[in-house]
Amino acid sequence: MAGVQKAKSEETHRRVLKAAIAAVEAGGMEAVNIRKIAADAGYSVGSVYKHFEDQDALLLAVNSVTLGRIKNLMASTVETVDEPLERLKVLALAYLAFARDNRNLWITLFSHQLPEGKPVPEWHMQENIALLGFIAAPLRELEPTMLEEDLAARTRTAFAAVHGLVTISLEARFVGLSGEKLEEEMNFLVERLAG
Amino acid sequence: MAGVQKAKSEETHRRVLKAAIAAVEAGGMEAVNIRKIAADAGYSVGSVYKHFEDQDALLLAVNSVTLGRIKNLMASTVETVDEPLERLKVLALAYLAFARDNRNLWITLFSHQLPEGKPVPEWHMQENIALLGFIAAPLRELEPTMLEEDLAARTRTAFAAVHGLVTISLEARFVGLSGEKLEEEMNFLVERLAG
DNA sequence: TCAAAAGATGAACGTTGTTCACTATTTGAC
DNA sequence: GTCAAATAGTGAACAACGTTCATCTTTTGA
Repeated sequence: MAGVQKAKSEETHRRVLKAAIAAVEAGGMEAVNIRKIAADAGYSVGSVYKHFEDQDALLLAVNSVTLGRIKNLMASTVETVDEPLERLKVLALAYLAFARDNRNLWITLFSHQLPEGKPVPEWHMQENIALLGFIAAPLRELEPTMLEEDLAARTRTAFAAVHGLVTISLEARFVGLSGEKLEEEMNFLVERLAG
Repeated sequence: MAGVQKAKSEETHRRVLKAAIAAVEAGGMEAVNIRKIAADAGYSVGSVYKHFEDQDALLLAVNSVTLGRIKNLMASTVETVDEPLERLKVLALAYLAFARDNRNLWITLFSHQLPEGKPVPEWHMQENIALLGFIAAPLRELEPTMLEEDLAARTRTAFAAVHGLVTISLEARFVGLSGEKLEEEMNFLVERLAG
């Protein structure tokens, strides 16, 4: 496959994915309607299926882009701070800010469930796990003697705790903490866990 | 409405809800198929709609039962321990145990999203918020002088952090901590937050 | 006794995700 | 340049779903 076909294929893929991301941003996971996506991208339904196996695969691609954005945000955040504990704090606040500014993308990332029997693809698990590196590094600086195994567990715990605070604050079922108070609690959480 | 009609109405409601709970337990949120639920309960589709406004209302009812079970579990857990910090630990472990033992119910409870424009009903928010009382009490014992407002925030933070650890450990996208190590991390988390 | 009210039914409708037979375009060997 | 194979793109058709509603059956209470 060369030249024109490759370009066409890539553009279709790109435009379909772009339409799907826009749909999620506008109306959440439920807004990913294949007919609408196809129309928005300027193709027929059949073409969507030439590039994505099914709706789940399309949502997985959306989530992969979302994870990439989070990764970029974290990467540019860590550069700004030297001190490890402070770095963990700004990382947590950046994660929170992303969730608030990209509510639907964030919710879709974590609440889209693959049907039973379809395991999460290895490459997507790696994308998730990659985020943990940002947290593991400052934790290691703070605890140079900790066993690698314990550090891995502690890293997941720290991420999970921050993730939980973000989750609950976005949930409509709880009256969440808002604004400044939430950021105070985030700092408290990080300080207690890593300080 | 009296006698036979009331009994019939209540039994239908009960059997439909029971079938829905069984469906969620067996196959998660996606398994709540109205035709299947109706057949399992021994009624027609129309009867389901006489007792639940729509699928979301039915899932809300399932989640309400799930929350009740969690509340009962927590209520019987707090009775077993006097010391406040220890009580927080067993509460966290009980919450974790419930999620592990009732994976599909737990995931449905937290990942079922109402469509835009349909707010979570007040009574369901209260059911959620009621759980926080179990956490607020021991926290208050540990910090008798804390302002009520700060205690409320701290309570949400503690719940959120534990909730996050449970969430991540159940997620297929992360390689979660398993078994004993997870419980160690849970104890660490509670101790750091409340100790 | 009987008309009104409430319970129960299931065919029918609109909207989905998905498939596939089909046409149009591109490719590379000759 | 020719042309058959490969690839891109189409949209009607299907099955499964949530939901509605005209209809029938049972219960109620005056």
